[in-house]
Formats: sequence, structure tokens, C-alpha cells
Amino acid sequence: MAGNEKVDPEFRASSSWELGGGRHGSDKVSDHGYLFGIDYRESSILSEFGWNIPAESTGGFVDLDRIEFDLAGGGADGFVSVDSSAPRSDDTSYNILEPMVRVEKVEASVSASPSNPSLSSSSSEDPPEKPTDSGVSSAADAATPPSDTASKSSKKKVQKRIRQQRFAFVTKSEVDHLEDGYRWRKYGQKAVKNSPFPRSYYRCTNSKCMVKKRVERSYEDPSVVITTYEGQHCHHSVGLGYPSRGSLSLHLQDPASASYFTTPRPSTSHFIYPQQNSLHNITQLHNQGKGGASHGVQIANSEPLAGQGLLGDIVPPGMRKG
DNA sequence: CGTTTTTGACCTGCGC
DNA sequence: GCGCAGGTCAAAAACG
Repeated sequence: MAGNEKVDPEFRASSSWELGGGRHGSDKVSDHGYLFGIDYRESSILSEFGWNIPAESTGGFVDLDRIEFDLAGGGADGFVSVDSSAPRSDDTSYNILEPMVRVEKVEASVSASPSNPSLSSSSSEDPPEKPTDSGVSSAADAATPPSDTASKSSKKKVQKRIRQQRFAFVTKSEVDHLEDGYRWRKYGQKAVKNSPFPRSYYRCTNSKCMVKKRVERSYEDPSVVITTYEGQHCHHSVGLGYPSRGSLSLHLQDPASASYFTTPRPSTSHFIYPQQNSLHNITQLHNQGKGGASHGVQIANSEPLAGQGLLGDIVPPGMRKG
């Protein structure tokens, strides 16, 4: 497909995230959040978010060997350890630059489509009953008789897209699609405005699983890959050791010790926080997470971090237990 | 032959 | 309402 057309000088990384290399001033970030880069020195921000960075860890860098993500942000119910010393699959040449903490509010408005009530709560563990390949169209299909062209288009309308919680990783990698323990099927690719790199869309190959993933390369730093997950897996990861092009190594075999392997010494850390009112929302999110978190903001989940690794968000608690 | 990728078309939301 | 850009579908091709 041909590349992009006009180049808008104002970057909008995606419909949902902004890569904030320092520019906050987006008039409007569409739906959900920023992908925001910060310097390690901004520990206040990090600590706001619950990242505990040992003082000795910085020789100008955040030492990811030692970071503990206190995702409870004061409530301290759990953390995700980042362990770069652990072995990682090494079929690749990429380096994971920085772990991401995502934060995402769920747009639970299913509106016109009653097909998936379970989606209104991200803590749902029951997979959508009939997730076919065109998972988004079930009720609509039933309502509209199939008839060649008409059916084709009717399939796609009616229901509103349901946004689930999302989080993203920013990784320094030469491969775009990083292995994360799940199998993904690519279902689309689009040119991104103002970027020479296309964005790829993947869906979990598990037919019951509606998790999606977007992969794109930063136009600002082509060595960086932005991977955005959306939704929660309703199943365990496939066996690791999966053939893959890269390996993100989010290991969940032992959910209780989910860890995220990364390479040491990133120069910056990126994390995501919801748009709206700048940093204040970070704490809001914490509160959300604590308070029942029907929106799946599980960073403050009170259970002992079973699988609360970065994948913990996409694997419902009920599924984490082997 | 089943699965995955490619890719053009189509849909949707949003700004103007 | 129109145009743009992001997101998804689905047929065909490629792959194992």
C-alpha cells in the first residue's frame, strides 16, 4: 500500500497514545492516554506512579535490574519486578529499552451492541461466547440477513468499538513483533500518518481471546518499537519457546513470579498515563485501581501479584493460577 | 491443507 | 456534510 499522504507537522502517534518526548501540548489526544517519555530524573513522577527507583541505581541511568514497580502506589499490594539479570531468550538482537506501565481506563460503553456484556467489566473472566474471527460482529450479524454486499457492510456497523484497557511497551528492538508468550495473528497493517513506518495490528490466535496488539515503530527513533496491548487474555500464554522473531519474555509459567526481562541501562524510561489533566491523573488511577477497579485497572490489585507482571493486566486473575 | 500474512476496501470517529 | 486518519474485514496469496 502506498505510503502516507500529507504530513502533518503535528505528530499524533496514534489514536490513543502520544509519545511524549517532552511535548505535552496536544490539544486533543483522542481516546485514552499518553505514551509519555520521561527522564529518569523525574523520580517524582515515577514515585507518583509507584515506581521505586533505588537511589544508587542511577549513574545517569535507571538500572532496571533494581527497579521495583510498586504498582499499588502506596497501597503496596504488589509489584512487578524487573529482572534483567535473568536469562532471556536470545533469538534476537533487540534490546528491551524500557518497561512500560500502562494505565488505561476502560470505555465500557458497549452501546448498541448487547453481544458482549462481559466486556463491560474488564475483570470478566468469561470469554466472549462466540468470538469468531470477526469477533466484533455477532449481534449485528444475527440481526441482519446475509446478502452479499449488504451483509458485508452490515457486518461492520452497528456496534461500537469497545475499548479495553491498554498498556504499551516501548522497546528498543530491531524486530517489530516481539514474542511475549502468546501467539498473534496479524490482521491488518496501516500506514501511520507522519511516520514512514507502518503500524501492524495483531489479534491473539486463541479464538476465545479478544486481546489485540498494535505494533509500530517510532518515527522519532526508528530503533524503538511501541507495542500496545488491548484487552485481557482469557487464557494462559502458550508455551514459551515459541518460534518467534523476537522475544519479549514475559514469563508467566510461574505466575507468582512473573518477571519481565530486560536489558540493563536504558537511558530513559517511558510510561503511560492517561491523558486529561497531566500528572494528577496518575494518582487518580491508583485510586481507581484500588477502589474496586471494575475497570480493570489492576495495578493496585490486592492479590499477591500472581501474574501481575506486565502481562498481568491482560491475564485475568482467575486465569493466572495454573 | 491448515494457518498466517498481505493488502485493498470499507467502516468509524473526529475535526473543520 | 466532507475529508482525513485510524482501525478492521476478508479474499487471496504465501507459507510450513
